[in-house]
Amino acid sequence: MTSPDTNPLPPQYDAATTESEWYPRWTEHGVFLADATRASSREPYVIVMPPPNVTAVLHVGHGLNNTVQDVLIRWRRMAGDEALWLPGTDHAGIATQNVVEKQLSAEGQTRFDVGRDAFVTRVASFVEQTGGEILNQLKAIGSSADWSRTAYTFSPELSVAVREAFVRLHEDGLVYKGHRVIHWCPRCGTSLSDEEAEFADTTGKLYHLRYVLADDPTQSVTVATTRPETMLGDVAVAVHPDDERYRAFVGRDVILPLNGVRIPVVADSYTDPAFGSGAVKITPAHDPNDFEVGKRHALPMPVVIDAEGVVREVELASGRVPLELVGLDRFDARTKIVAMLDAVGALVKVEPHQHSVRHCYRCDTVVEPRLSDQWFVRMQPLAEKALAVLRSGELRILPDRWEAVYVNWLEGIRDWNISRQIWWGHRVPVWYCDACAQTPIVSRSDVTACPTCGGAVRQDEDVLDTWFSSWLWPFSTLGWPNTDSADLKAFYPGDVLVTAPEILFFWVSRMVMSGCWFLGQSPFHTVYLHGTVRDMDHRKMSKSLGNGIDPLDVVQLYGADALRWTMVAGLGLGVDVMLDPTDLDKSFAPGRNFCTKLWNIGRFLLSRVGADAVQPLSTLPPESLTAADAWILDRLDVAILECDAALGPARPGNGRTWTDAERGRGLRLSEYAEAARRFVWNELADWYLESIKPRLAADSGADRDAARAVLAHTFDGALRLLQPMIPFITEALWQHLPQTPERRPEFIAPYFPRFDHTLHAASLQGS
RNA sequence: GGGCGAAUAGCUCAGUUGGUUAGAGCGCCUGUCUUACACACAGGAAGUCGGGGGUUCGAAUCCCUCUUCGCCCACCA
Repeated sequence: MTSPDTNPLPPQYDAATTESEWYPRWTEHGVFLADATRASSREPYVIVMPPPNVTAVLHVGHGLNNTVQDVLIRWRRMAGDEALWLPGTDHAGIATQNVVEKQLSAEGQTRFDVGRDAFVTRVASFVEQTGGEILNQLKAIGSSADWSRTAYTFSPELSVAVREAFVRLHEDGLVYKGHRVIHWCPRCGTSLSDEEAEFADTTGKLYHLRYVLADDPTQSVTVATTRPETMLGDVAVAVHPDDERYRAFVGRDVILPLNGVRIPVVADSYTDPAFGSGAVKITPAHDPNDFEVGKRHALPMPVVIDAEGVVREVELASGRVPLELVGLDRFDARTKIVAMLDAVGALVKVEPHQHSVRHCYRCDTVVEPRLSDQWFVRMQPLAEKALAVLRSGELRILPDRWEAVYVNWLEGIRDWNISRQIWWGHRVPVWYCDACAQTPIVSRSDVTACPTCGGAVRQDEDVLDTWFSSWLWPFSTLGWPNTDSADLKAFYPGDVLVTAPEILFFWVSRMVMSGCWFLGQSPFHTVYLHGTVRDMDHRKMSKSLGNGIDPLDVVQLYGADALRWTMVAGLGLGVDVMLDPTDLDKSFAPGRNFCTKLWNIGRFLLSRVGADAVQPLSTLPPESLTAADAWILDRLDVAILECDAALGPARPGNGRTWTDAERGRGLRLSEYAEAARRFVWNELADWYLESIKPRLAADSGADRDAARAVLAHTFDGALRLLQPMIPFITEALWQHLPQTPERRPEFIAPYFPRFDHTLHAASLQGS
């Protein structure tokens, strides 16, 4: 118990001082800590923070995402739940490796010059120095995460979970090594999953090439391609089996221009007779569809473009690449090949062509389809479980239109390529024995000798997709695979996942799948997908466009609460937030103005109420309340109900699955803000405060005491209502509220009991 | 090629199951520095609810269609 702060409030709200004063006090007193032992007597409410990349710097998107989470967590903490907000960072395999590779490049080196072990050491020390800085920045906007639990996807603990997941999926028959055409980034030097190879609409060219028949040079077939350089690796021309035009060609050979290789014409229903000439060149090593055709017809699969995207005879390609093309970058080779084809009369025509080209999501390089060996997870069994929990109502997604997107993706799920040919990440836990050529050893612990022959073993060179660790986040952070972990028992499954739609497939769907597979329950009952922060031209804010807003600038100018309020007030469900990076004054006026107004309300109200103790409402003689008093107390009740309704229900009413009636409700943050604003500004300040000025002006008396009691009670309620959105200013004001006999906890949060509407109803009835 | 979303005041958006004069913030106009607040107060202007058709006693709200934006997915040779 503490005494109220009786110092007069300064005329201006000093955000910087308030924030630097209160945040450390909250953390010193463990206000943000969650305790598994308390979760038996209180409802747990759990949010796991989407772990930012270790190399990330706070941008306004993080600000929005984490403000939403903080509002929800503080709301539930205020309501008496055992609220856990679990923070951490992601080692971000490719992204982080790229950053360090750039540093090396500035020193004139590549990672290969440095060597694997030294490179990994260097990345690790880089991460140690700069990684996680973003978590400190999150504190500056008031994030009330349980920092004592800060996790990291590449920590020893989480690495255990990663291995466990890999080995268990292998035991379940879901992890396998596949030889097929995958997406390859020649710049990053690694394979990518389907999700990591992003489509970009492009105006390219469609090149029509003429291949002459080997047994009759007067006849030819024309094939169309957007990537003429791959013709060096062609092994067939495919036509549709029912296509009359080519019936006579099937089974005969054509001759590839430039390298003179003879390839057959095959019939395959993959070919669409209506596209182009109805004949398609088949390059099995450099196109996923052609790969399937090649398998069906048992065709060779020569590789003519190497891992760096350079044209040369890589594998089974002897005699296929003319000398003058060897060593050319794939795009230079394209230009030269087109010219060479034209020179020999093999180029029929070139047309502009609209299509989508896949790009690396980390460096935007055009992805090269490439034949290689990779580890895959067979996803369909996992997807079925993830679909089931959505259909049963164990899981919901808001806004609900995303549920269709989720379902569509899971129903058409494809196997997940989880191996990456980079160095920064969890090494694939598979060992090989060259001596006895045993089947690969998949192991939870490091293998040092072959269990069969005792000979030397070598570990798989690849590392795992960074998402293979983040998809375990909701339980790897709670102690899994130790199922006896008190945290796991108390806090799994969690409640809400807050993120942007961009990573619905990358992360959200996969977390649901892993949670269902490994623990039998969806890791959360609600996915809340918020909008994107955009500028006035509706462009996504980004560093490269230079249209970003640094949340820390906003904190410095107007305070964390003004930043938070502006974002929450503007956050309709699933709606993008528009802010003008060139006019911060205007963009953040709603938050700044509201904080100033609240401060002035508090200053005036507290000066009139004075420092003397006030009577609790319940002990006031009912007849001492005026109609205005009853009205504002009723309005407070309504405001609390409205705010609660805007945010809740916090969890399914039956504790397990959403009913149809509940399913779309809650998480309307802008409605929460608006209801609270209307009450505080329009009802409490504009109306009630004005109306009772004469009563407060009296020196003493029962009427003044009643007004003081109502005012203190109402403002107390208002501050508690607002605290989740604007924690600093509400705490600073709350500390000045005069004493009542029954309450004086250290902080406005979290020791208050649940909002109790019946209290107000009772006091009104008594009046 | 498939799917989804949006179109309401100058701007950004609310309008939950169709029901009295369509709301908020910012901006704008007119006053007011009234000892809590000019980041404020009092008052005000402002919308053929994208176009067309339909259902209905009644539609921003339901149905059809068109237009314009935006997003997602796809083995777009």
